Amino acid sequence: METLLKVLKEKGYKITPQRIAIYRVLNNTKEHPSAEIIYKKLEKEFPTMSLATIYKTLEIFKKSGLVQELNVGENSFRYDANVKDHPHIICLKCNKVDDLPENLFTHLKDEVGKVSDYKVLSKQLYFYGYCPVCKGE
Amino acid sequence: METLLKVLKEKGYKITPQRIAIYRVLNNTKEHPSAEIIYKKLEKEFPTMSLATIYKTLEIFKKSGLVQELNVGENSFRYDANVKDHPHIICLKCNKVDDLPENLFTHLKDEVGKVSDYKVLSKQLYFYGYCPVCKGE
DNA sequence: ATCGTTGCAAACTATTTGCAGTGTG
DNA sequence: CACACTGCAAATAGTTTGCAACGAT
Repeated sequence: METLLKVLKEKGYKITPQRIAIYRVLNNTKEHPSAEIIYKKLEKEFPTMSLATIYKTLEIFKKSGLVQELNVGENSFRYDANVKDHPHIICLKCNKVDDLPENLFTHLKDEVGKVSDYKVLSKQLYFYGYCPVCKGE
Repeated sequence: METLLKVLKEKGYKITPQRIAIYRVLNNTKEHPSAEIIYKKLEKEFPTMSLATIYKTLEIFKKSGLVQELNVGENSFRYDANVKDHPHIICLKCNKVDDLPENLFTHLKDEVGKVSDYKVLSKQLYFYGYCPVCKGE
């Protein structure tokens, strides 16, 4: 949370209650929420806040490296306050998005750099399947 | 292309010139086009075909395992007639989407199955960087 | 006091749906 | 010749934009 304040100040963005609240939601959940879900979580606390504010804030957070944007295959983005390059796993039934440990995959970026002529900067690894709850059903 | 005819017949879908053309576009390109791009490529040949037809057709192709849908991070899907689980690399400047060889990553699905309690069915691996043309600029 | 930020409404984009007419099997 | 498919137009969903009022520094 100190990170948020520091980074916003550094980049010349103002610190507002809405931005703090949005960051808090992202930081206190493992759910990888969409803009809509963040909006719903905050509507009691900020009844007048609009979705546009969420989107504008997430845009700033992205540019500042405070969150990363995930594309799990729905037609909406999800957001993660953990900005480290780590893989995700998505349940095809309940659409839950979980983290996977990073360490198994740290070497991949370099390997890709070796086999392609691209300059590789980042990666997004998504695995799809059934989560422990759904696989039993 | 025989694949297309066979699969459509098997699943009880009708064979129409539009479906053949859409599959042909996907099969003859390495570009991983979006619905919009397929539409543009076919508008001279099929001036009356609508985007809705493209979407409906891609939906059928997806369900039949004839194409896979990619989510490279733009706000639109891209489609690939190569339905094998293979990784992609995306240029952050020109948005080109290239294939990467599959072999480097074949073991990952099993490894994920070992470290998580999910039943892993498929994966999408996206690497981001600059392509050979753009990295020089 | 200034200038970035908010909140509303409207615009926009990708995709989906309803339905009447059409054409494949 | 039935029923799935097409094409159009309208609906929907996620996201973005314009702008006047607001509020942090």
